[in-house]
Amino acid sequence: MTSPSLLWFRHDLRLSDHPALAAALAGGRHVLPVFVLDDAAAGRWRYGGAARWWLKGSLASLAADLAQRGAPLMLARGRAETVLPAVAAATGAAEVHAGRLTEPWGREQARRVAEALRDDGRRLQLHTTALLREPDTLASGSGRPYAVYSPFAKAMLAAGEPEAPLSAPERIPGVEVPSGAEALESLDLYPAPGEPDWAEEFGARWTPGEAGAAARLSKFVDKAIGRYATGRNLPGVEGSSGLSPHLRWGEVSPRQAWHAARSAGAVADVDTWLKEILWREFSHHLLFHRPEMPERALRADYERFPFEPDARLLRAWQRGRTGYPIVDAGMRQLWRTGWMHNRVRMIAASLLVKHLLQPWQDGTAWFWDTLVDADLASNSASWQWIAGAGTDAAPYFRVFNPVLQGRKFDPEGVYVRRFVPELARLPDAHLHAPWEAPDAVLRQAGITLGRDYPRPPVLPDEGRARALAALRGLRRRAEAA
DNA sequence: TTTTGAGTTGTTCGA
DNA sequence: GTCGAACAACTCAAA
Repeated sequence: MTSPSLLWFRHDLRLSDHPALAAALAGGRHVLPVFVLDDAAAGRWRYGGAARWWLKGSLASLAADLAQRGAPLMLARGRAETVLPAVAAATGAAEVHAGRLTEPWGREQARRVAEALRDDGRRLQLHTTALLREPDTLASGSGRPYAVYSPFAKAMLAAGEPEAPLSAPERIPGVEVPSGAEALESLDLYPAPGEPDWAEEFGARWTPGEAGAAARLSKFVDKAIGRYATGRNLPGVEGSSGLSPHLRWGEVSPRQAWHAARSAGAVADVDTWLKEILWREFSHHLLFHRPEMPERALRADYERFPFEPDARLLRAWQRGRTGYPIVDAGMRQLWRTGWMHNRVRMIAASLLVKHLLQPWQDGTAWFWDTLVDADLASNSASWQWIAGAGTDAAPYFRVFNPVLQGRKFDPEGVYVRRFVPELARLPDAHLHAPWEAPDAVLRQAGITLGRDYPRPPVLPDEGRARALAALRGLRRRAEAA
């Protein structure tokens, strides 16, 4: 019998459209699928709390799907460059197939695994499983990586439609799991011992795993994609695809999402959504070429932004107690459900950085720990964008006004009332700026500011002026230097 | 080669 | 009320 191969699952927890799985099975080989939880490799960017909740569900789903096709899923914990060569030796596998990551730690991890396998005369073969296209295969006319989204997206579109997705193999002949495997329950995922059950509402909202991803994708394509361009901006309406955590863990590939959207027909709004897929690609492109992106501003001058770190302000923002209803609703949605509407992410992030003058890295870290879709590339690129620190940053004068944004995108207060129930009885006209409501209106709504709901620490105009002055200051000093 | 125009997500101000 | 201009500097591609 020919030797079996290993399939090392990384950020591609699915069986359909999986080029590494297809390669592992080629020639009728038996396959041992393995997942390795390697927190030491990820270091600072080990999967956060909410992500670990998701990962546990996704691995359970993957194991069940594999079992149905004839293969086990081996779970292991430790350094991948130790675990994988040992498993390969125990099973006699000559080849290990896996998907590529753009995370700096993931690239280093793959390098070590390849080296360790090579020492034993075995081979790691990497495949494209998480992106439409590898970042090192695309360059601008100048030969440099794209630094601006629009030309990037244009180039991606000009390259033609992604190839059709692969279907899932009907049978995956497995091999026996060697010693060293962990049970899912012992993998240090969620809940960690001694932690309160902060994810109690997650299960009602999310279904981790490939089947859940497929169901959500087809529901979105059937129901909401036709009005996505406007619907996606209204947090009180189910206008988002809700696919972000599924894409993050690779339960659906971007290519599958792309083709499903194309099949919907309706033109304009489909393109709007496909551009979101391309934003994800662009973020990974940036992370690949600028590995410092999660920690440091891509614009050198931005490193001197005069932040005023304040633990109490940061805490108030994290807990949804800023005094700005649309922001507080978003932060509470995040805590309760592991997800925040995209429009509200922008408003909340802008407020933290520009009105509250807190370092964008603190916002990144909180999102990293609380989002089920926390993705190093998208999270850090988006925070840099909103902070004005990225290569393709929002213009410095683009400061979101949390009151205007609330009125514009949650005009009837559906979203705010859902997540900030203490404001539920405020009339629409005052819902997004309670501190401006007349005393009689507040009394009528049963609210005493400062007791039932906070006053904002800085008013919108004042915060805006302060942020613009700080951003202008960067430029003056850059010129003077 | 040089020049020109456009560029995810906003707000304010003045006509 | 509505509308257009202004608010940087820079990247990239097309003319």
